[in-house]
Amino acid sequence: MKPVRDLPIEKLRHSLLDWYDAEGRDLPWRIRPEARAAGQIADPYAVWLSEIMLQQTTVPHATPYYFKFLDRWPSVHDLAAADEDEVLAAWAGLGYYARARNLIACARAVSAAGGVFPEAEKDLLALPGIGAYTAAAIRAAAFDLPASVVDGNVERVITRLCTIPEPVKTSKPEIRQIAAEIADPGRPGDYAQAIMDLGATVCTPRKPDCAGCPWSFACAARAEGHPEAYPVKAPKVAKPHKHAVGFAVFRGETIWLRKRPSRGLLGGMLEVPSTEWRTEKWSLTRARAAAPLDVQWAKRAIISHVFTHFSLEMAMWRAEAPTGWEPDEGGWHALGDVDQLALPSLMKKAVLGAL
DNA sequence: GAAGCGTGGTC
DNA sequence: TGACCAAGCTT
Repeated sequence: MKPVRDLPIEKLRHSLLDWYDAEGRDLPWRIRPEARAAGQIADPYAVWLSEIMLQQTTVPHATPYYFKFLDRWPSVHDLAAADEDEVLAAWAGLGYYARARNLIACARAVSAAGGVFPEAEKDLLALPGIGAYTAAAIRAAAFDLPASVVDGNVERVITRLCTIPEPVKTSKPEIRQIAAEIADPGRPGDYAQAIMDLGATVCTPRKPDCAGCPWSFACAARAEGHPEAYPVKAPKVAKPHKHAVGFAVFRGETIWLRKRPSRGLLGGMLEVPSTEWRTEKWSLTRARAAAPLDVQWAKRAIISHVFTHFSLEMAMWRAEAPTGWEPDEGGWHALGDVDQLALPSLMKKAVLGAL
């Protein structure tokens, strides 16, 4: 790791906080500086909930889920007592479903310990679903305790400020060191939100607003004239394209769905039965042989879906269940309930596409 | 420590 | 329109 750069720490802190006091966003889970200064205290449960939902997720996507969860489970005890399938159903559509499983596990651990979220970083890190970023964010936003948050926004801001020439994967320790050095121990909560807001609204991936940036005076990438060159991108690997045939079996106004294994892709969520997901296409003959029922299938929509590490094309076939036939696993679900079920987006598209 | 893990919006 | 992107964690 290179030696710490000669940065105008105090000036950076002050200009960022001045900017945040005037320009910072007002988000549902956030306490604005004037409210914090007036003694308003954050609800650690609400802060934690928002941070888990916001992991790799945009504010507009997460916000309705945040309100839905707070309304339905107002306290950590309520969430801890909830049925796991109901929580997964409420999470459906938000993605990264391990977060929901960890959310329940974390709520139960905190509830069992009296319902009080820990303040110490090591205690926060010991909870399921809480890593380095989230532990720091909870310390800062919920408890106003010293912490250095390093998320994608902060990584972008720091790599530009210091023109760090390697991909983030390589330079992460250096980024953390610089971020921690600048972090303001006087107003930790406001500072953490300020630096993330800076990345989200000013130091954006494309077309950053350097003219409106409180750190432009010190920014090396700005001086170079090409702030968008940072962070340096790692070469990306092509994602495979997979094929499957999905089997929608209806009985009147119900459809056969089953639960996926509790770990792994879409873990614990509902699915329509399907062939293996593989890179080779499926012939009609092979797909028919792999079907859960030997009936006359009708072809319906072809569903395209993109996951993090592969894309999938699922041809939907449908059939009416023969009288007396029952699935060996899973069960019948009313079509009118599709929005209340633990259906990931792919499977919701599959069900609707098979109609 | 590299790989696995979703989704929807944007340009 | 396909590539890129968004407040990461776990194994």
